[in-house]
Amino acid sequence: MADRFARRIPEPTVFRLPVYQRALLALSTDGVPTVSSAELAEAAGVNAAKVRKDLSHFGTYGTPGTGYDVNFLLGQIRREIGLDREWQVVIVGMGSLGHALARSQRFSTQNFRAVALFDIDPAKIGEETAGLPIRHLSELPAIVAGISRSIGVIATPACAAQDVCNRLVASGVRAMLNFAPAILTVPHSVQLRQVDFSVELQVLAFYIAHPEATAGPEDASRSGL
Amino acid sequence: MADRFARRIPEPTVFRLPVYQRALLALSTDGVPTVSSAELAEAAGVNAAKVRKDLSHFGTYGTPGTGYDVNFLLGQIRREIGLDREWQVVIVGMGSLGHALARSQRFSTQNFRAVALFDIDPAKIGEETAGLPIRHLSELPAIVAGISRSIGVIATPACAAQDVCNRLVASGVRAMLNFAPAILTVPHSVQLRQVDFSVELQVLAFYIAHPEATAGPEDASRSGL
DNA sequence: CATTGTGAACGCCTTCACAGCC
DNA sequence: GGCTGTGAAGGCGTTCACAATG
Repeated sequence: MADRFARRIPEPTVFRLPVYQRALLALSTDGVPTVSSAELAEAAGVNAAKVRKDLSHFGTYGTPGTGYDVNFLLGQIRREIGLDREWQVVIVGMGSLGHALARSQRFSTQNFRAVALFDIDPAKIGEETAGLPIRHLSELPAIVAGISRSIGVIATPACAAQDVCNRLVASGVRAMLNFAPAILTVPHSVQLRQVDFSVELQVLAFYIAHPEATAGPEDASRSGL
Repeated sequence: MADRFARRIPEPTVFRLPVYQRALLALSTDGVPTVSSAELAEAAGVNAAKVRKDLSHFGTYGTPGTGYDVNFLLGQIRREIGLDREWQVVIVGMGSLGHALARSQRFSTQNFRAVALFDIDPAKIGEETAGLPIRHLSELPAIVAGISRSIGVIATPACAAQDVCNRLVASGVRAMLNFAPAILTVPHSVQLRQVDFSVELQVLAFYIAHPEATAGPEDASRSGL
């Protein structure tokens, strides 16, 4: 169904969109004109039925017998994700992770741009990273006030995360990515995602410790054996 | 059922184990003797039924009318995850992200220890970070050979990720965490997890761009994958 | 009487399989 | 013939609700 409205997109589908987008970007760069669902599936590490079902949530983009026009589909997906507009990222907590994120080059190609960096350590204020000055956290409201599509990134220690989160919410930030190992509480109207290095390591440890539990249907991760 | 064997743990349950573990660690530190499933659920950002069902996969650890003994449950979960033994982490790709990961302090408390750092840039070889020298990637097999429970971390650019991945696999590493924005292929016997900053930002962007699609049942206020 | 452990119902995503179209 | 879009079937995790228990 290609109904522009009334759709509810399954969360797993939303997670795969960026992966399709990246795969299509590579195909487009290589000048490939069309892809079949099977080819795109392989590039994204999923199966073909999933690709077709996922895309069908947004529209009828393919041509039976041919596949999908790479550039057209790429444009559609980028528009769906919202990558046709620029997103402004503010990073709070300029430890080594904050610095690494600020320097990350993945912003530009995807229309994400780091626009402000914050910390509370007086020794860091004024320092410049990636062409941006590090400001004191107290300046956050004033800076964020002038931003339309902002995303907050929390790269502080766990103990400061909820406070920083609250300040971001109070300043009007509606989406946040939290790297601190803490469970945060936000209003329903705010999007929050968690990225946790330690949790990932523990999941890996679990599966090594329990080879028999090794999770089920592998779309990707194949090859030898 | 508390059957020690023959269990297949749902993947979502595995992902929540580290979160329970962290919450219990905090409770234990605070000297709290027991928790109910409802309390633990709140701390972990999930609901009580999920906590009980999750724990029931591993054993009968609770006491009706009382709840769970914090220290006992903590010990059981840490043992299940495999945190009762030390895991040795090797990091490949010492850009700013690699450095940040190497300096991360979350290792120690969770029995993960960075033991070797690699890169291919001659200018970086020999440099020291977090008390460890940066070695050339060619030394990887020799170093890893002497390690029992190793986890590989890939923090290279996307174009190098699959090559590094192959080298890690060839060296006997059975679990890897990939930060590069690339879909990797590994043998079934190898655990692979993906952490992707860009994908997370895009998911956030999607949900802001589609408030009506804002995903479903929030336990507390979500954390993510 | 508060709280656990769990079978059963439910809902949702995945996978199948095929009609329809190029 | 090749491939998409999709209803239907299947699989699996979540939630419910309650008997069992200290």
